[in-house]
Amino acid sequence: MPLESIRKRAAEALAAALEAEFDHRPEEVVLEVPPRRELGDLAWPGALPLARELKRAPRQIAEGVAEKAAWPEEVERVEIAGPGFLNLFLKRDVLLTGILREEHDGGADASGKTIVEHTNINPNKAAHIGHLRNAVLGDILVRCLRHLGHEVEVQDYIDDTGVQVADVVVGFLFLPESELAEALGVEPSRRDELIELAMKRASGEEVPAASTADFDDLCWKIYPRVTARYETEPEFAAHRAEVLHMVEAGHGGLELDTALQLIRGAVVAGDSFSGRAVARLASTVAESNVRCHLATMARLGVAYDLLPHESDILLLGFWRRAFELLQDAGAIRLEEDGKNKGCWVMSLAASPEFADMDDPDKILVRSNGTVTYTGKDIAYQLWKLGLLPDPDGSRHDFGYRAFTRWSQPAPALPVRYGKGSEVLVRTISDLAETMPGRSFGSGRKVYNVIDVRQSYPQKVVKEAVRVLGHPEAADNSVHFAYEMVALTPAAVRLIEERTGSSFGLSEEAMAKAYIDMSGRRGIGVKADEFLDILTAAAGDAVAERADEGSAVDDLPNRARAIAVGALRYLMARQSRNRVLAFDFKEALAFEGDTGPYLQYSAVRAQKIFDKLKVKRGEGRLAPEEIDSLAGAEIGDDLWELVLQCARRREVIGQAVDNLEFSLLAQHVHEMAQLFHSLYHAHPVVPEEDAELRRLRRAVFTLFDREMKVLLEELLGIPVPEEM
RNA sequence: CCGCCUGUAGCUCAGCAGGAUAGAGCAACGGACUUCUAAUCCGUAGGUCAGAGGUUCGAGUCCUCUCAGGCGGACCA
Repeated sequence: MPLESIRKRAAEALAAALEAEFDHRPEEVVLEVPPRRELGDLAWPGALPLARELKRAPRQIAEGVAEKAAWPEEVERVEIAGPGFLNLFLKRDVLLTGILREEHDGGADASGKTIVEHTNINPNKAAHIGHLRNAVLGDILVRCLRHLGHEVEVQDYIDDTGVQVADVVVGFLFLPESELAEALGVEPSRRDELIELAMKRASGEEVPAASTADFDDLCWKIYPRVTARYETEPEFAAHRAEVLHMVEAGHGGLELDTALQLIRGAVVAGDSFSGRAVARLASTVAESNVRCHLATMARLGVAYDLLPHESDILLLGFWRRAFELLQDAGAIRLEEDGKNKGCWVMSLAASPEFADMDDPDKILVRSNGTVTYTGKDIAYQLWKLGLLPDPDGSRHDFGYRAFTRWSQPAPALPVRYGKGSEVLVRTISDLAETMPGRSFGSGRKVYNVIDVRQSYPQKVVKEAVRVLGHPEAADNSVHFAYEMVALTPAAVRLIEERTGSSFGLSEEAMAKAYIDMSGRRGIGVKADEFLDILTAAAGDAVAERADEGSAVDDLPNRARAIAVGALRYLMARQSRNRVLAFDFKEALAFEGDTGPYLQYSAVRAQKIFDKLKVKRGEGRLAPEEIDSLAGAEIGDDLWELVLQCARRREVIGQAVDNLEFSLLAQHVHEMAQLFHSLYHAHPVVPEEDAELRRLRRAVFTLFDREMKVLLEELLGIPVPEEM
């Protein structure tokens, strides 16, 4: 970016002048962009803090530096303002032509692979809007990192061995048949028929087209019924342990059809269920839910490279190896007595972060010998960082197999699994299987996108990496924490109305500002359902604004694009450590500080060039026209937009450093505002003065190009042809 | 009890290496569609940045305390 380069050279000039004039070597010279353009384009406030040290008036320091410095040629003039700000004014035409000339500014970064883990939805029911926050934040991070030139690998961890999956299976096998029938929306029938009917809805090999009648939606209905029954009927809860046990024993390669036959036989004979058949059912439930989740995320253009499965981590002994390493390092110990008797614990007492805790020990292996989630997570994190070697020094690794291929054209944004290869890979427990040309794990930096409530276990994982002798890797393990998505009382009422059910919340609970979502109790907004509502509302808005009577071209695509834009911007705009109180009214707003506002500005820019082509035979500014802009007078308002366009890299860098995409959102919003304002004040097509027209074309060409990058590439917000 | 987060306009939120006059959107009010599509623009009004101290040339931003709310401190994840 020319602006980056000017900044760097100006800072160097400034530092040199400081040394020459005042014999002072500053640690770092920071040039910021002043709040108002009459104060210049870049500013150095550094004279103020230096005043005391150099025993001179700040203005005097600034003046000395201003005169002495060998400013870059792009600097037109410098001014001293206020108490001692040194303000630089740039040659506007030079910066404009500089940016226009620039093609791609990838700037490859060879610092090693970055792994981003996000989404991580339990494969036991449909995704809800809370999961969307995770996926959208993770996806934007991935896009920003890739834009900055990093090699990025995206992992979506599948917890396929958890009790939640078993709970759904308990529902299929033991809920009253009338409840199953109701969930399926059929007349009551025998259990085996109901199960077969349910499994018919399980998705096959491909990513299905997302709808709200998928297998994950069926599970969404069943799961809360099961957990509710656990509480009211203690004997029902016994089924949970029974099924979990069967799932853990594995299905040994049993086919689903065979499993269903076995289940049918058991139902007819009144026998107990075959363990392998039940395990097969569970694995199908998990896998089918994963495909449904992929379909949901694909609607938003979210893609992944690898699906690590918890079952493979267990089967391949990742934990066993991590356990050995922890033992060798003396990081864990077996408790001989006390309340943790029989458990393997990791002491956190040595770490200042945990020093004030009542009990600074974290249990990694329970007294019954099973590993806690945190334990498994330590093993997984070590693998992600390339720090899980086998005794012979080779890397402890997974087997890999293609999981699914992306082929649907429907989503608003392109979906590219596997960094463009369109093949999404999953881990498997057979080490003999590999994916030629692809290797996974061993990241130099790892981001774990997980909600803020997981801060404690995340710190424990990080600490484990540290005590194993990898302090640098621990520092490179970043918990990207974000606050929860909750529902406003109005949203809860609307869901109750739509589903014709009541969550049984007290008046007191409903009087709060927001209500927590609860998967267990089934309080929440399904992602697909919300996307459907949003898309329908966007479609209505498109139709409403269209000329009366005329048919709207390509309405479904436009509606999809606007819905995705609205949602993704909503998620990006709010800072991550604030609870997002989800309100339908606000989420469905398409005017003001919203995604569609940004999309509209990009569409408007496109439209200028469409019209220009028809009316004057001109288009976007061509490369050979750039030179003719030299010496052009660029007014303050146009200049403001040019300068904003030039700041992209600075803003992305800041957003990534702080993991705060509200900065990026605000940047884009400001640009769109500037553009909309210029749109009225600086018409292009009707302008008769050729030179003026060319300048406006130049600025809008820049904006048009910039918005495509900011919206489509970085925020994942599609720019439709028309609104 | 300890730790982390939050408190900014009536409402929802920006303001992230301390900087120049605290910004948007919604809601309210007044204007602009024969236009490059008004999902827009222009304008008016709205603020002791929870409170009190402190550091600093300068504090919404850093430090301390207080108040209010949220989340953690599980052999749950």
